[in-house]
Amino acid sequence: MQRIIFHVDVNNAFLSWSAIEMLKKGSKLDIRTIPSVVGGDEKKRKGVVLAKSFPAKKAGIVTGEPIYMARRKVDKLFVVQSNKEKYKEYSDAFYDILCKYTPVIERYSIDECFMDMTGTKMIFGNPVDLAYKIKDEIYKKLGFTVNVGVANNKLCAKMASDFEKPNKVHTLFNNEIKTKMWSLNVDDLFMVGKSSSKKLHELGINTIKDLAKADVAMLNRYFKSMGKIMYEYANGIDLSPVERPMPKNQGIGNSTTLPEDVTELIELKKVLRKLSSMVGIRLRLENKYATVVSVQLKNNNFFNYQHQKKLVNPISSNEDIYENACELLKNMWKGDPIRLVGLRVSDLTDKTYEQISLFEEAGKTKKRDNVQKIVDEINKKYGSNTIKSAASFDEEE
DNA sequence: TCTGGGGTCCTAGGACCC
DNA sequence: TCTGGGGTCCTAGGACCC
Repeated sequence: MQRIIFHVDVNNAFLSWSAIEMLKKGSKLDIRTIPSVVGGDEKKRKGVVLAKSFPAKKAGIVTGEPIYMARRKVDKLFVVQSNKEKYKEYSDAFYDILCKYTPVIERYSIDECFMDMTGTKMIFGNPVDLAYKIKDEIYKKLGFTVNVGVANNKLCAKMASDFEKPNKVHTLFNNEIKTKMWSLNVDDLFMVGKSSSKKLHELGINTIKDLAKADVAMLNRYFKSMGKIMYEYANGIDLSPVERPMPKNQGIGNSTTLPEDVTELIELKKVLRKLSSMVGIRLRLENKYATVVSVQLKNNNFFNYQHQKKLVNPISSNEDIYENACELLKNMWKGDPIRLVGLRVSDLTDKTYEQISLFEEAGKTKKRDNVQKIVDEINKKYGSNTIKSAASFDEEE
């Protein structure tokens, strides 16, 4: 039996959600109707476009570009600061509505879900009618528009929801692939990014149809495993299941662009201290332990580099994360002015096991885990930051 | 007031083992 | 004494997504 898959995508999510917040607070202006963007704080060097309104898009503004460049494209660009907590609330409300219609749902990102609606015709009737109903229900209850793609697999559903926006339902069933998808530019195909796009065009592959008709062996030579995937996608082939729950965290990381370039080791370590605590809290919230720690640096030339290390004993305390991060930093940092510092833990496991230890390290880790547990509990009870490590105090000035 | 932050997966090459 | 080959694990870097 053919599967029926929906892909539901919030139109200009961050911008729509900010617009609704403003309206709720009494604003007369709906920023969705004027050239506007959601962006980071320019003073903190985080000024990039995170989301844009349709009028802003029409003016040529693209996601990811610096706000100062976006301003050049529009006379009076309205800029709102992003509000992650609020966005999470809208995302949850959106997800809750979708959950009423199927248990087989995958939260693909903060503003997108896949739903497996196979076999629900008896309950909800025609899938396309249902897609309209869901779209309208979200608008009515939450005030923002979505696009819904209806297809026989996830890839086609996702491609379909990306067709014309906003507030639309599109189908891309298997028998519509040639007519609706093949004429598109290869760049529009999911998983064809900048680098593949360049190579494909050099090979004379310009449309999705060209790719679908290309020689697989040749694609494999040029693109390795990506070759096969792109070829299948171009032909509308995708057998991957809608997964619930969302595949669990493979890793947890935080990074931050610094207000100014940093050239002192002690300053970089302060940043790592903060990041260790942020990552550690998230890690312990999931009851996980990590066996890989990696540190990322971006220098003033926007050159990115990253080092990682595998640990014998899984860790979860802030102190253990910090210590390993510092070691990585020491080995990798060349003394160049640093713009961004990132810290991430991965290869997560459920519980700690200890290498029957010839080393005292394992014991130290265990002790730190126990101390951390107590600190977490106190902070939970009396507010975060009630207890901090002595070291983090020193570094705060 | 000049370019964010959160992820996943793949691959090449080195180390090491037999 | 003159150079194997299979396999695994680890790291760094790249590509892609939102």
